[in-house]
Order: sequence, then C-alpha cells, then structure tokens
Amino acid sequence: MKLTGPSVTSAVSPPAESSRRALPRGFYDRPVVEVARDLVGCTVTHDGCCGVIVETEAYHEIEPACHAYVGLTARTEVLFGPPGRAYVYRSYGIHALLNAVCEPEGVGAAVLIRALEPREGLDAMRERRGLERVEDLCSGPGKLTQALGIELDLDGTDLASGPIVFGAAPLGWERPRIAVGTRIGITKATELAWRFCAAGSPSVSRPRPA
DNA sequence: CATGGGATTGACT
DNA sequence: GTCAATCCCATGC
Repeated sequence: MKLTGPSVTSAVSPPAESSRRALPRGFYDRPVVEVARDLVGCTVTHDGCCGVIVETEAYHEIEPACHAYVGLTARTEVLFGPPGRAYVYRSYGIHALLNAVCEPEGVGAAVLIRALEPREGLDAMRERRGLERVEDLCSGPGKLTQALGIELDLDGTDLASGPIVFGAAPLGWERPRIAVGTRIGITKATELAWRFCAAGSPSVSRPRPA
C-alpha cells in the first residue's frame, strides 16, 4: 500500500519536538521580566541540537547591569531593535552568550538564556563540549552556546525563522515550580530578583537559588 | 589610539 | 576557595 501526504513524513521521521511551534513575535513584545519567567520550559534549537530552557535572567536598559544602559551604540543596536531576535555577544573573551531581545522596538531589553536541559542532539553536544555527563552539557550560559554551536555570527538573527529557533514547551512537559533569585555574575544592580530557574532541574547553573 | 572591564568556565591549591 | 584565559567594546586622551 502506498502512503501519501503528511502521514509519510510523519511515519518515517516525526518532526523534531523542538522545531514545532516556534514562539510568535508577540511573545517577546512584553515586559522583559515576564518573558524571562515564561521562557522557562520553552525550547531552544540550533543545528539539530535542542534543549528545554531551565534558567533565565532579565536585563533592561533602566538598570546598569544591562548592556543597553549606555544607550544606543554599535554593540547595543540589536538590543534596541525589534523583539524576537537573538542578541549574542562575547563574554570574557571566550564565551558566546545568547539572549532573546524583548519589549517594543526602541526599548533595550533582553532575556539571557543561562541553562538548558538537553533533549536532542546529545552526541553532537558531547562532541562540541568534550564532555559526557548530560548535566554538564548546557548548565551555564557559555556551556549551552558551545553545546549548540551558537557563535557571534548569529547576533541579530530572528528566533522564529532561525537558524536559532525558540519553541513552545514540548508535549508532556510539566511546568516546574519557578525559583526566583537575584542575578549572578554581575556587579551592578545585584538586588534585582530577575533570575528564574526550574526548581529541581539538574541542569541549573551554580549557585542555585534557594 | 590605549586602556580597562566584564551577563564565564575549568583547572588547580 | 583562587585564578588565568582572551576578545569585544565603551571610554577617554
């Protein structure tokens, strides 16, 4: 019997969980702290590798820890641009850090993706990271970009059309309790509790919030 | 044009 | 716990 239509594709190679249901532009066109909280549980996919977001931080131009605090410069152009794009920058000369630009165009704000639970493409992640343990692959903002092969050339790219795609939570994913804490690794505006973690996830970076 | 400071990580004491 | 690696960019002369 000859099969036709989408059922063929579906039967032979089911669509990757990750690449279905890309988040719409409007998802990001909201207060950045809301988006940071809501991104926990969503997926990030690049180059066949996918993980569920388990840790985020919000950054906004009104506070000095945000790169956009200095105003519109060559570096912050993407931050002030349309929501729903990737802001990728070099940290400590070594790591690429991935953010999702939020709020209306003209407002400099973004969500830093700090950790993922790996779901697809684990072997490629292990190869890029040079490590085996699942909980070491994406448990930090520099680790996850290395694991997924995300570099600075993807700065400014659209998160709905790719190459990096942000998607809705996977089917069957049960939304965890969200632990809220202060942001880490910064020296300014340290009092703001703008860090959101999936409670109990082994992939959350250290130190874990209470 | 020179300088200083990171939204980090992994190795080491 | 400490510390170096190493690049980009904002700032100031």
